[in-house]
Amino acid sequence: MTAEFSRRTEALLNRAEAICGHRGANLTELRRHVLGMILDAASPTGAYDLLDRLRQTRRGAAPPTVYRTLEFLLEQGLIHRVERLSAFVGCIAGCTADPDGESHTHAAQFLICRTCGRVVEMQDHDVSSVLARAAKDAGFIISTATIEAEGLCSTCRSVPSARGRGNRMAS
Amino acid sequence: MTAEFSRRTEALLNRAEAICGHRGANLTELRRHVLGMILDAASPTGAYDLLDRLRQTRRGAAPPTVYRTLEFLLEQGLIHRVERLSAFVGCIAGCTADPDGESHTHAAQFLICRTCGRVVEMQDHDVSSVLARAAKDAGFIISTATIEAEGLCSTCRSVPSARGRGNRMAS
DNA sequence: GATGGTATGTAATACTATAACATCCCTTGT
DNA sequence: ACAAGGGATGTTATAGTATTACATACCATC
Repeated sequence: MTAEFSRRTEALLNRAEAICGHRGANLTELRRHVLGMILDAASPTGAYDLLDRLRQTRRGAAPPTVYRTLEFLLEQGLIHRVERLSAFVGCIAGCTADPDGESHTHAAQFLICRTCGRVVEMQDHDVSSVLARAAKDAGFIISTATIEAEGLCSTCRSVPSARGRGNRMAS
Repeated sequence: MTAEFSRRTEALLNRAEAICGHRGANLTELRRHVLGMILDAASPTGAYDLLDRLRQTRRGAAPPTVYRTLEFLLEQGLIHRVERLSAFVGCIAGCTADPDGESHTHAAQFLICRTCGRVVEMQDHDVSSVLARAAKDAGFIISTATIEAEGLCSTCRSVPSARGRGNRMAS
């Protein structure tokens, strides 16, 4: 039994499945299910949240079930890990990439709202290149970079009375 | 009995103690000891590493002992947490700051070498400001940012036969 | 129907971090 | 002296995140 996700999520899942197919990777039902839960969530989702929900339909689910699945999705560039939250978010760019392209991790930056807990993903080339440049000046060649900012999103700025759907970090 | 650290570390500790004094903060022997271990290490140090070493001279040490101490040192800007490693490094800028200045966290960027595990701290203003600008364009006001890059340091680049003192991430 | 590879199941454990409450010790006002 | 208050640390227990190691299932294909 396949879980039901929003129409948008289902569309992304189909896209991701096609991408994996072109790469020879196998987006199994389990992987599709986990990716769907992540894409469908308003905020980053923790591994054990995913596990709890997985168990509702999958009796034998255990931590390795989830972590192996997350590893696959990370490798395929379909999700990102948000270090500061130990949680995972979908990567729209990864889920809508050129099917002929390589699987790869995208250089992304995350903006985490302290009030509503939502996370916005940027893929700002200037940020990446300025960092790469500064690192190079220090004799360092970057492979991957984690860039995560915490602060206040535009919505929460205009609505000071914080409502907290998905809130993970109210003060 | 105060642990013995390198001359450089002792100098930084004295500086840090003076800074705390000016702020009305109390760099106790425990805090000084933990800060010394962190400053003395070649690579970021985990909380439980610190705990194990603390126990050699401090019978009742337990996780809260370490985490409370780390919290204090973070608040004083004397150390940083490296998210990708769940580990802690000293902040030279924080340990040599103007004693009259406020305690504050510095906007720092970390370069983590995959081969030797060492971490270099940058405080590159361009990186911070380009990120702040990009975030602002997305309607987001940044409070703090985590910027951590993984790659290859200049030393390990010139010595391909990786020696791994303090290595936490050999491939 | 044997072989090999990918994917998943299962049990146990390691690693990281916090909660909650008790105690100690010092300062300061009386 | 001593009570009151606050900061620092001790102590026990538990929560939260992640990995190891080994077993099994499934599928392709020769």
